[in-house]
Amino acid sequence: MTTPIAVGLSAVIVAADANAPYALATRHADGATGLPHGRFDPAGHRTFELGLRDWVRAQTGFEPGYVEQLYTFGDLGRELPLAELDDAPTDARLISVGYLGLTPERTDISAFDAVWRDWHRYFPWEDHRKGRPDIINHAIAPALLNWADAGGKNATARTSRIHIAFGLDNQPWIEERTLERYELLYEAGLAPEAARDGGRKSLKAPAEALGEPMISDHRRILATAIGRLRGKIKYRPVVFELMPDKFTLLDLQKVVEALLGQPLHKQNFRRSLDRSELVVGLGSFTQATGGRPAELFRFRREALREGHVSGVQTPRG
Amino acid sequence: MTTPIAVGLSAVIVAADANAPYALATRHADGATGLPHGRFDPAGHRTFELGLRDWVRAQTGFEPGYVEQLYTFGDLGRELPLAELDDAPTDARLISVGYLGLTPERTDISAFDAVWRDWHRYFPWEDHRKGRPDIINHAIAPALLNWADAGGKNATARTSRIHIAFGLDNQPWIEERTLERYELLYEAGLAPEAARDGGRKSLKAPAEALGEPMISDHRRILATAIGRLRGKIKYRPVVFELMPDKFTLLDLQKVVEALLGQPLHKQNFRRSLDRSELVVGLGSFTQATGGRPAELFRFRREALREGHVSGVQTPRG
DNA sequence: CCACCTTATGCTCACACTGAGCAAAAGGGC
DNA sequence: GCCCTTTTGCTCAGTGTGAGCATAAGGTGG
Repeated sequence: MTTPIAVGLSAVIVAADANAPYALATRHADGATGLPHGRFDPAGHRTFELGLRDWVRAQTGFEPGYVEQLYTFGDLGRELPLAELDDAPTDARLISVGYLGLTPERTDISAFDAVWRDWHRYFPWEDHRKGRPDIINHAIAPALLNWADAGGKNATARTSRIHIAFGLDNQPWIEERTLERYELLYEAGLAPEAARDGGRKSLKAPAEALGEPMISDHRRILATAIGRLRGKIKYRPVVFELMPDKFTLLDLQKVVEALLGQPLHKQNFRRSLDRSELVVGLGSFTQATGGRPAELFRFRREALREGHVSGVQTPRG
Repeated sequence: MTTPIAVGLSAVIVAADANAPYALATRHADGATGLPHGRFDPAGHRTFELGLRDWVRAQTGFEPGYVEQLYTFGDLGRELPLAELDDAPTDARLISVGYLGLTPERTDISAFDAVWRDWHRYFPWEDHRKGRPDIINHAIAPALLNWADAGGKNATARTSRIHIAFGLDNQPWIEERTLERYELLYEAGLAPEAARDGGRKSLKAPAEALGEPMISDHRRILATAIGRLRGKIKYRPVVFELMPDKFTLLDLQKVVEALLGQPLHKQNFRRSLDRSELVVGLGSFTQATGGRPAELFRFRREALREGHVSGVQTPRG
């Protein structure tokens, strides 16, 4: 008999407000967190997406709107603990299909064993809104470069990968490279998951600099989701899936900044929005801002039908 | 006993020259063509990519260089005929993971039952190098709009999807939307595959306008590959994976044009390449061009290490 | 009521890049 | 030497970008 295959569906459900970007996480017995996920049912689910929606609904009680497939992970050895969580035969080969879902509000999930988590808790090095985090230069870079030096004839290649991924040595910080950065940490044995999955020794580095791990390969899927979202936001109007019906331009900017982990120039942000014709002013104002009242805007959903498909402008690229 | 799952790995192997973009296709008994593909072996393959490379090597005799995952298709009902080609149990649920591979030359595959095919044979409406193909306005658009009108309350939505996908009604033609266009044809029952997969009637439209079908869902995977490649070429230097060691700037431009299905402005193309620092002149010249001899260039592979990751410039966006 | 804080919004300006085209250079063929 | 072809250099107007200055319009504490 051949090895059976099991397909796991995992969802990164994202919400965001002016303070932070959030991912929906489920709690597990040992205190670890993971993503909402479940097994794809080959007999009952007509498509992956329908299966995923079923699982998310069951585990968190709401229907995700925007959903897109991220990536399918199939490598051996990074998914082991997940198999134990299910009732399926543990000899099955587990394949993991990751999805990204966006929702405009952090729905009430108190009835479920789930929690909305600022995703920087898992990736503390990704938040550059208040400047480059110190942990990169003080903890992460030294540990990684240490690993690179120990790479023998791979040392040069490793070093240049690290420079490019983390923006060392005059390289720019490119926010989409989230997965590249996480994978480097995993490969270098700095991510706790690497030690857990066996093989590599866990190197020394301050734990708080390396972020909280997740079960199975979920942190990898989360990293993929963040990178994809950061890229997509620039050329498709997907931010609006994360916004309430009415919002001020500063609200919108803060959400974009939270997602990108990068501050933006206010006036230029507005100007590019103006030109994009993606939003319209409603004529009403809110003074909840603490300063001059701000006009409320809404997303012109018709714009999607008109082929206006730009995203938000961000410096350089 | 639950329904078993089988994972099919399919590869779109792309090559290109000044005349056309090519995809590697395999021939089947009834004259139909498909993509190189095989079953993922959960016991023998450590990763999808390694499995895929095995299959491609076995079916075409060469080792693809650049490889990237495209998408995982899991919907019921579009993959049936493939199951019959294999010896696996036909009650299995088939999942299809598509990959894109790039190669600088059309290797000799005469020993295999395979052929390099201009991909426009499958998608004749995608080649706009000599202007917008007549078949769009004469055959495709009328048939699609006909289907839209029959859509009852979906008619408006269908019409606008068609306009946006095929650049009707003053909408721009966006070359990346390859999959969107193919899926519209499939949904409308115009693609022969739709009738084959059952359910939908095959509508009337001149067969030569609709392109040649492929087995299983392979034309869908090919469409995905083309769209992805067309997008990626613009922000990553992937064209060079399709070029020989030495080439003239016109060679490069012709290859880009073949991939995009769109003509480019020569001087501006050169200027942007200049600025990108992705290529260096070799100081030697070729007079195989029929005019003034052209300098030969090579790709500066070091540029990848330096973080120069731009692609080729194309008009607008 | 005023000085002062906060945020919103309008506007300017230098600079870079883009789209488009003109023109000269440098081969081959007759 | 003339004509054809393709390469290569250059110009120029228009547009978008990055950055900053200035003003508007609320609230608050004296």
